[in-house]
Amino acid sequence: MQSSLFPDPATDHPLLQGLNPEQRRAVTTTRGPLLVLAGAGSGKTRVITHRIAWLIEQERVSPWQILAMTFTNKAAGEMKERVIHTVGEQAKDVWLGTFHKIGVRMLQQMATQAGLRAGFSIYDTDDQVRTISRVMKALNLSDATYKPKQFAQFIDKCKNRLQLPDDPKLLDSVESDFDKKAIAVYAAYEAEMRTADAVDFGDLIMRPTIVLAQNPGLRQNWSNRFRYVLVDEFQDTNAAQFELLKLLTSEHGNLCVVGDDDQSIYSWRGAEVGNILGFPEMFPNTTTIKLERNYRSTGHILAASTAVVSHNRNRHGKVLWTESGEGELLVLHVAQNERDEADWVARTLDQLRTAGTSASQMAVFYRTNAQSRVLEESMRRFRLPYILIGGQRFYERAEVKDALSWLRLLVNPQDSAGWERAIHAPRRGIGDATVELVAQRARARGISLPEAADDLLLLNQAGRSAEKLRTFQNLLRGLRDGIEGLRADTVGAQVLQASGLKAALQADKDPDAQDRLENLGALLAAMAEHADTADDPSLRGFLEQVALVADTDKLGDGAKVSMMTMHSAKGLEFDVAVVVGLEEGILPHANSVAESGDGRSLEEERRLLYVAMTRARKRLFLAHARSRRRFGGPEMQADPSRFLSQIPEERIRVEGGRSSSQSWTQAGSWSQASSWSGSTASRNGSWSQRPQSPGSFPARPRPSAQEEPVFQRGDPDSPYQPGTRVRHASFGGGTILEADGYGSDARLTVRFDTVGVKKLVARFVQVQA
DNA sequence: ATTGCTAGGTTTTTT
DNA sequence: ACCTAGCAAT
Repeated sequence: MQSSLFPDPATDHPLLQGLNPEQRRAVTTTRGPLLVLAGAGSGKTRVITHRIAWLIEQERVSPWQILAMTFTNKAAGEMKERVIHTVGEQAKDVWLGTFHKIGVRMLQQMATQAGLRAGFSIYDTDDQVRTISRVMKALNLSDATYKPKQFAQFIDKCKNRLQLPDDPKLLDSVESDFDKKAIAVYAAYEAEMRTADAVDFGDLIMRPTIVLAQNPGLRQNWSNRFRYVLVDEFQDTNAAQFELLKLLTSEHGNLCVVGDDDQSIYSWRGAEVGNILGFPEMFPNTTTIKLERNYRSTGHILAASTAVVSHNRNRHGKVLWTESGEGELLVLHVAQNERDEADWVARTLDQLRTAGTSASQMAVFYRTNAQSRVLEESMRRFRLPYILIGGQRFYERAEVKDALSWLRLLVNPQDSAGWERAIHAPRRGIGDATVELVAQRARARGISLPEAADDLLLLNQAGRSAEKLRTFQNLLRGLRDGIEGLRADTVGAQVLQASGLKAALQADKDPDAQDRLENLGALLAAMAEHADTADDPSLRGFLEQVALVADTDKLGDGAKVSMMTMHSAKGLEFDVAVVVGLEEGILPHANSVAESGDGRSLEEERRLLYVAMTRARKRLFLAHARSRRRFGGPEMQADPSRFLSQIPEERIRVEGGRSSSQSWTQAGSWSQASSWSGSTASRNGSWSQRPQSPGSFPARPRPSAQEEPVFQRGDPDSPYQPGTRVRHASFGGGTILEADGYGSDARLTVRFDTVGVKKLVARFVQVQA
């Protein structure tokens, strides 16, 4: 929209300076439903922050009437900072946070209606699983037929869809023994959660949504309070979140959602791409704006990633373009094995650093956290500073969780999961027998574990360990009484002292004990920082933050290479990005290839690669290894990812791939003899060609050839070695015991995890890379 | 009740 | 290779 032709006083507004016409429209279209399809690197965050600023400055909306939802704390923090920078301190009143954080705040304000007390606990996945185990025991389901985790997943799924255990639709959908039992577990679990005054992650969305849905007055109040609602990463919302948004905007319809269907990578967590694909149908008078100009990446990077994702059928379809130059070609490195790959990553990044790129502008992305270990070793060997994002989290360490369970018990005396943990931390001569006694009492009376413990003590039925139990309960009560008005970190220090956690670690001869002690020190430091800086400096506020914040927000401090999974990469950008492990079985992950043959999970894997690739501004490196060790087992051959062949050859340079290892040469493997060994694309035009069909690179690879690798090799090279993990369509996963014969006709003896030993022909199983 | 050992599972991704 | 739950030994 040329401003000269359509003079608009608002065009000159400083907030619109430097925005392109589409971005301006997205900022200034404040009324009604708005869908912004924002391609990777199209200035999405800029649009959102300017839009908030626009609402406040131009349209005179009070900051507290604006609600902005994000998925990660990182995104929320960045956004808040930028809005504050633009409109000043008043921006602090904008409700800006993750869905879960907003959910907590809503629940706190509607605690009564939600049947909760003010100090309710937020259970993490671990607490959830433990609670389910306890429930399973009560229902006599704790044989090994189903694992607590399976039920946990089931419950999450229900909550993502707003289905309570008595939901008629849920009851109708029972198809299997598992479903039936899962619903029973779900119902008992919910009852248990109520006694403990606890909610899980799913509840943080589901509960406020249900309260609003069932309470028209409240719904009106909340919807009138937030006149403008914005959502980032909308492609990752689930059904419950969308419903919450509808309720919150029911009075005015001012809902602005921003997202990119090509970056939808959380369907396994209940996200519905349909929310963004079907948004205009859901809100008939939706304005749709596409942001297709990419400001981030070079031409080669953009073209390569676009080519990959365009193989997906289920998408809106955008055409990203850029005015920046083509830049450097992508580089694909073919490594011998994972260690070789990791060394190459470190060497490459080291060279770039020497050439002047700051390590803080470099990132390495992988599919699974397990891949990080080798990379770490190489980074250390090359003395490259790095920071691991995600993975083993500080707040998930045993000693930290122990301390946190005490703290939780102080805020919420009914916290059963916390009690179950604290009673053994440190060991105090109370064993499983006593805990089981308490659990039975709790079950019988429908009360929490700590209540049941008091109950038993009162009745003198606490068994042999009664006195120890009494001491423990009194200790808790004493601590709780003494903390009124104290700083969170002061309370923390008292707890570490009084609980005996500190003393136990000091006395521990284990060489790791010192580290654990230091972790507890770090916990106190975090509490002190929280007490000094947070909006809600209370202990409760601290615990809430711990529950909702993964400590991945230390990005960019110090000159360190960031290493993370492709999932946590979303929303970030770096000058240099390296994507490793581009192999069948890893990306796409074996589980995504096997399950549900409709290709949806495969498309999600492709989007995952797309997200990773589009993080790069200037240089993009890809790598895969010819063989890889998994589970510490033997090195196993790995095929290059099918996605690699979808990158146009003229945008990428292949390097490495020449064997230095004797064993490889001797094995005479096909990859050795194939085009892979060249440093450039081979004559037939494809550097990812299977040797079985040389010279026939299909522009659109036939799906069958792509999905079903054919192995025609002899024994030494056969993928069907004893010990190899395989998957069968109906028998599930298993391990090869014996293999006889060649290729896909080989006769295998396989021990399946669930159905036992079977003999079958190789073509019916899939090798798990 | 606690410690220490072994077997078996684990590695998809996270708020 | 690593972690854990479950068992035996103390």
